[in-house]
Amino acid sequence: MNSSKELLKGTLTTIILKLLSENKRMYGYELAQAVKERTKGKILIKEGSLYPALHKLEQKELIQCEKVNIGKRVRKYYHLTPKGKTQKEVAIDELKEFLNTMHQLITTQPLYGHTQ
Amino acid sequence: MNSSKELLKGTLTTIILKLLSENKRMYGYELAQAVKERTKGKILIKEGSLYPALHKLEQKELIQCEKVNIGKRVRKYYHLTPKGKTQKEVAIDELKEFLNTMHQLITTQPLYGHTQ
DNA sequence: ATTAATACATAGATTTACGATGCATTAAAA
DNA sequence: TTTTAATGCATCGTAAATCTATGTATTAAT
Repeated sequence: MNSSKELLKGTLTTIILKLLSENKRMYGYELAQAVKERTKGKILIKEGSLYPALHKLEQKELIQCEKVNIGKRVRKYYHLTPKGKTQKEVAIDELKEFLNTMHQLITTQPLYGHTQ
Repeated sequence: MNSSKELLKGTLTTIILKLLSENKRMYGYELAQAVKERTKGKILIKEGSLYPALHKLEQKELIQCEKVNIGKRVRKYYHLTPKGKTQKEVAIDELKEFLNTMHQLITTQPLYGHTQ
């Protein structure tokens, strides 16, 4: 029942789109670090999740990448496509609504409810 | 990218535990209806998810059931065990923290960030 | 010289919820 | 009264998402 793992499902691509909308170009490792820092280590995106997710977003043409040589390494910088920018708005709106709904569900008492 | 489906992952058992902590005994169909009403139809728990989830919680001894005859039907009322009450607190705390973290992540701009 | 961090990638396992389907009772509508 | 909808339980197979483990290679730090 290690929730933080399960809770993350469905949010990863939205997080990626959001970060790319802010920074306009980022590479995989950078994305993972950004999430780690901004959530104070509460959300850790693993490589096994991140790279497949990026490839899937690329296939869907929501993001594009450009390879940049850094010394002998090749870094893959990703940026949002126009389609990706639109999808980012949709995804963020959905996520916000979900967070609100879930928040109400777990905080609100029903009118006829009795907390024993 | 039908999010509401994926976003729900990891939250179902927590929702069940929460509702049972409020109402002290509920049956499956009642749980589904309660979620539907309290979320204004935004979250719909399907039977294919609900009953397996209930059975899993029962196996883990977080909930118990008592069968009650309603006419010729047998209704299965579930209630939290002491273990379930403890777990409910843990799960709710985790979910709240997750919601907060996620909210910050998708609303906050990083200090050095540039929204194009 | 060795370790840690950076940077990419994939295969297989696990988990979760859903769709489809089935059975049976009961209330409402036609 | 017949039919439809709602109530109430259940399971099987599927799809989707993430993780673990593993692999390769470069670079910085110790």
